[in-house]
Amino acid sequence: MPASIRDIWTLASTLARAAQQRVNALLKPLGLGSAEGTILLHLMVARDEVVSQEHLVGLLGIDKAAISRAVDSLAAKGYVTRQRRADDKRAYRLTLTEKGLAAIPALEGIFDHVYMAATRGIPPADFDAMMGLLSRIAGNLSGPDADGAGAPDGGADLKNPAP
Amino acid sequence: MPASIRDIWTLASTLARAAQQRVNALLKPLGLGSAEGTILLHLMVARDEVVSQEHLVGLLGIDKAAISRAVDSLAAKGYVTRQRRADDKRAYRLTLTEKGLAAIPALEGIFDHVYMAATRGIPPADFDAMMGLLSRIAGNLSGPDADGAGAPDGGADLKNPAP
DNA sequence: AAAATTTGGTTGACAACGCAACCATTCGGG
DNA sequence: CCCGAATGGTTGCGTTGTCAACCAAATTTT
Repeated sequence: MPASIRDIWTLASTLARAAQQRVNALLKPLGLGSAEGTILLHLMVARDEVVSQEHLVGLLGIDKAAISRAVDSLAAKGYVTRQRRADDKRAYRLTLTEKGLAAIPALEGIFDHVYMAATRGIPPADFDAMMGLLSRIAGNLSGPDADGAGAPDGGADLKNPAP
Repeated sequence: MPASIRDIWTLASTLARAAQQRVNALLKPLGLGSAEGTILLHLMVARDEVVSQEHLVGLLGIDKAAISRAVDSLAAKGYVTRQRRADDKRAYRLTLTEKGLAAIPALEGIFDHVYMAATRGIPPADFDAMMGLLSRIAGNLSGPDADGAGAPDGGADLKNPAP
């Protein structure tokens, strides 16, 4: 019985949910949700750049509404600040607060821990190959609904389907 | 910059969401959600077996609460029936109705279509290898939180971590 | 320069899921 | 035989995410 869409799909969902739950459990003591943790981490990585919510939408691949609420919550908890930008008064500039910065090491620890647990017993090369395929499939699915056409050029282009 | 948990996680989430949206869009005309479609299909495959909701929990890897509600909706729409079982009056026996049976071919078409779209340009062998790794990772994540121990025996054992 | 469009964000309605608490039945010992 | 688990389901609540409608600032058209 060959693989079918339900298999990848169920698998991907299961994986995503399992990872999320794992991260969630570890993050709960900090009073953060998984989405919030991810955002903090991305803010950390992109430090010294001007990061807007729109930016995060592309990075995380989730709706701007969700981002808006997550950042809202994060701001309410004092992890980030939203400053209106001078050069574009619609947009915000998101910045980590002291508290946000202080939380980073713990966050990295948590995400790394889950990463280690996830990849236990898998050769890095295999893992990378898998990531390639995975992103390609994600690309195929995120892209246009085209049936007979398309030049599936090999993935990782999750946010920029076809200009 | 090597892969990190956020990468697989983001990727898996993106993939799962993309697939789900795709399936959802095609399923909407039938008045079904993606979870409901999946359940119908599983009921079809397991025809002539006695299927309980608990059964589906294992199969789909989602919470029994979610299953309960999905089956509820399915029953309300007339796709399945719930019969209390004689040998165990807590459990149900789920059965496809006429309407449910009639919907199956369309469902298969939809899932296959998305499957084709997803795997466009990917050699089956690569795909299978990827599935193996994926299920292994999912297994690692769903399994116990063990840190230094464990014999990660190579996946696909999503519902039966360690008796 | 006024009108139309695009872009960054917010809000509201809604769906899917997880967790926890809760029935009811069934099972396993004393 | 009865009491205490374990098991199958249901319900309430919280989180995350989508879609669509909306606002205000910015950009493009005419």
